[in-house]
Amino acid sequence: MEIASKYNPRAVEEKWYSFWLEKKLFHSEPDRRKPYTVVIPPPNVTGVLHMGHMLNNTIQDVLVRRARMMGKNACWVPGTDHASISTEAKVVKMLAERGINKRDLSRDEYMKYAWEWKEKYGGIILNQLRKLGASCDWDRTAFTMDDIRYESVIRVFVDLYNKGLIYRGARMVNWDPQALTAVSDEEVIYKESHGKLFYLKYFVDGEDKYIVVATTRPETIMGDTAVCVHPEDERYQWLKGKKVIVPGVGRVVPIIMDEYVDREFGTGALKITPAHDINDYNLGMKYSLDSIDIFNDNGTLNDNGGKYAGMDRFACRKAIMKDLEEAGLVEKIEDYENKVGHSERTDAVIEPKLSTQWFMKMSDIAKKALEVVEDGTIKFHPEKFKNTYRHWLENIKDWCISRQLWWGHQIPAWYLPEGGFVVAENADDALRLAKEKTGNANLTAADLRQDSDCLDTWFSSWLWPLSLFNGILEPDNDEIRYYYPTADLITAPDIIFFWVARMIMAGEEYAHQVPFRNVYFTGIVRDKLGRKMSKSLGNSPDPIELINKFGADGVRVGMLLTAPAGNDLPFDEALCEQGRNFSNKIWNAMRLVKGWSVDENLPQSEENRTSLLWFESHLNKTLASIEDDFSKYRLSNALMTTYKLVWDDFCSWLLEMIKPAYQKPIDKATYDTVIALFEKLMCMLHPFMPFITEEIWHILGERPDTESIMIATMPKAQSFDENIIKDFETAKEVIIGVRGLRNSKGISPKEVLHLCERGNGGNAFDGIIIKLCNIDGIERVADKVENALSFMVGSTEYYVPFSQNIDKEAELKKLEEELKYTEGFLNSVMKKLSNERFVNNAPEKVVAVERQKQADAEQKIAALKAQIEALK
RNA sequence: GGGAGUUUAGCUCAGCUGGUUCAGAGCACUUGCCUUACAAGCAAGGGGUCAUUGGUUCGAAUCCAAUAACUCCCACCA
Repeated sequence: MEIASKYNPRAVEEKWYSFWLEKKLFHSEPDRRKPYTVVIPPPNVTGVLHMGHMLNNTIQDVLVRRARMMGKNACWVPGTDHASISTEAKVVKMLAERGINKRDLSRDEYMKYAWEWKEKYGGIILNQLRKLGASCDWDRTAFTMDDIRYESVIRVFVDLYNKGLIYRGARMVNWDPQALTAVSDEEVIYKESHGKLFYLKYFVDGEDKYIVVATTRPETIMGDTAVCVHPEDERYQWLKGKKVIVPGVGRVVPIIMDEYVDREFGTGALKITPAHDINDYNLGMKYSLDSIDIFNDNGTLNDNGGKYAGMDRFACRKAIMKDLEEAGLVEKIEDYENKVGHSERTDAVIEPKLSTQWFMKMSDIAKKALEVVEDGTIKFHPEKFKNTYRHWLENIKDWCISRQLWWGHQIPAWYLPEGGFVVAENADDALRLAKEKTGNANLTAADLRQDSDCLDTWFSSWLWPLSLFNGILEPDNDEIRYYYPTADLITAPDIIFFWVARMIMAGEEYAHQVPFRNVYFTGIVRDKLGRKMSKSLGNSPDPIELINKFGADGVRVGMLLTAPAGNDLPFDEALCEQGRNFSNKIWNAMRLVKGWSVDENLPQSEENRTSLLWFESHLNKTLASIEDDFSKYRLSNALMTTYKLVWDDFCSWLLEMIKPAYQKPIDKATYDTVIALFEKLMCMLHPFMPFITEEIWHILGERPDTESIMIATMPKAQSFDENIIKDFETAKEVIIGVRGLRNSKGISPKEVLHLCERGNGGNAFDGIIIKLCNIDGIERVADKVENALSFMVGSTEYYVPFSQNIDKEAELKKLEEELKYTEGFLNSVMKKLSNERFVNNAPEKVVAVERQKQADAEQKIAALKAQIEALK
């Protein structure tokens, strides 16, 4: 049967993925084996796969598949996140397109649409992961808003409230005027932006003098209730106790003096708008200033905005400045660079806003979370993220957990008719508590009004490792006991605070144990120009197209080859191409081996036996190094090492060494061993390239469809013979030497040559040298050989007699250059050795090495001189 | 403003506790090959003052200090 010379991934991938599903090979149940648990960082339910997911999930799959082959009970739990804000934004937009306004819908009606949307788009991303080969236990697929997860969130909220860790209060929060909700500090992204600094004149009440105040936000003057200067600022002492008139507004406000003001900035005078700036708010509290809120929730001016009411904040800025300039109240306008907070999800400019929200106290719980990372119970890879983590936890502020959205877990607080509220897991409990609290036994459910807000998305994802195994509702169930704590968490560093830190807190609080042992931080996938891949830039390739083009295995290899932990990954399609080429290489190695005919009666040659012994030793040595790489989470290293083992050592060397002559059979012992080695390599490669390895493993072993490489045993490093590896290294150099001569002299590979080695060495690989160099034999000679091309390996001379004209000049030049270099080298060694301080201070071993270098160099120089003599 | 990190070949990166892993790998590049597994390939090559400057040391890519450039995180400077 003819096998195509090009590997075709598509059919193979589809075939094996459904095979794995059918055989339930991804599924895990607790048993006697050791567990290896990984929980997926749940992607947004309405999201589509991007390159970051590709990298992240490839890494997880590599670790999970490897653990499974190492005999562990691997369980990789998939799921999606309801992503409160971004999903709500998408649903609202979808409704708007259908001419429906969210405000016209009841909560129930709205949620119906939202769930429909979720059902329609929710599966996409998980299906895309299947194309990548992800070996998730799909039976366990969870959603942060499914029943168990929803109830877990509510249970935790009530519990934390009862413990006094959750409270409700009026604070200055980050308001997203587009999503119409508060967001946490972590959800505010500060971006450098060029704006203007406006210098405005505030006239002193009743006088003709004025003070100039610099501001970036002139539209907020409607809310000004004071102007503040530094108490020791000599320029403004005359203002003490006076009042000024807010330009264009006419309101008379006091001058206050506080050391908060930076005298160097602007004019040293600061306008105070307590309702719209956190610092101003603090000063407002300190000096009992009025707080005038001038904005509506959507960022337009409210009735306090006077003639600007209804105008958007940025339009208002322009309008006000125009009016002020016309009124002569603007001194100057400067360009100014500053950082402006944007909403992580909607990118809207964040408006500081005073509002009543739910908060979680963080200081105590943070301490425990810091401890377990500091003492190494949880390890970060790379370790540098410990610093970031520590810094955040040491300066942590309370977490604003309420969101003015519907898509999420509704806050389980019920307000009482006469004020106050109760917190309970359900409406019945709430009613009972309400009756107790008010002493009013006649209350009915209709008297209570549940808080309409929902919780921050991260308030559900922080429970993920616990809630996946139902560890919140049933803290001592079999699954949580078996699978928790999970082994490795693979995630991007940008959610270290949002997610990683908080999961650690939840673990401590609800399981009294860490949620995972290791955190592997991936890098950020960037384009060739170093830009972060993003939808708006349009610089992110479509992962599914990449898979179609290069095969899932090829793309996986491409992602991993250059992705050391914590380092950004400059993505280049060429890497996937390299991965695809590698697939093809493996495919063709299989074609070669399967093309051999086996002769049961043919005895195994000494050359074949030695070749296989060499490769087995080399394989074991390499395995040890790969195991070391994995223990340090150096996946790209492990992959590159395996890649070279397969391509260079197995294909380019071993297969060439044992390859029978054209149309000649191979002996059975060699054939069987090669197949076994090939299979071992496929096992080693399987975690990286699951599809092609399964395909080849089946072809090589002619296995029934009941078996799978997925559950084959991962080869383990065994002892190896260092000598045979060394001998082969020498043989390799001889082979490369001869090939080099052919290459530089233009001698065809088909022309049979003769090789002389000066000395009476003899190497176990002589037969291999003869085969791979196309020479008629190796002759040991005592003396230099005339009329020959020459090269050296170490200090041994080799000659290839060559009848045609030898370019003596060129040969001489080459030899003399080498002689010169070696003499220089010897010189430097001698210099070291003649340095008494070196000989006295350096360890004996190091000195011995130098002496050996000296001896070798001297021998080589002698040999080179002899060769030069021979030529002359 | 505070903190962390990076700087080694054209590109992306290894290089651990200073000395035979010491100047490496992959890709790219050059040359020659359509050799009966593979041109998505084979063979052979070229290529680096280890950012700069000092210091420690018998010895520094490696340790220390300063400088420069870049990256990231955190922080309420209008």
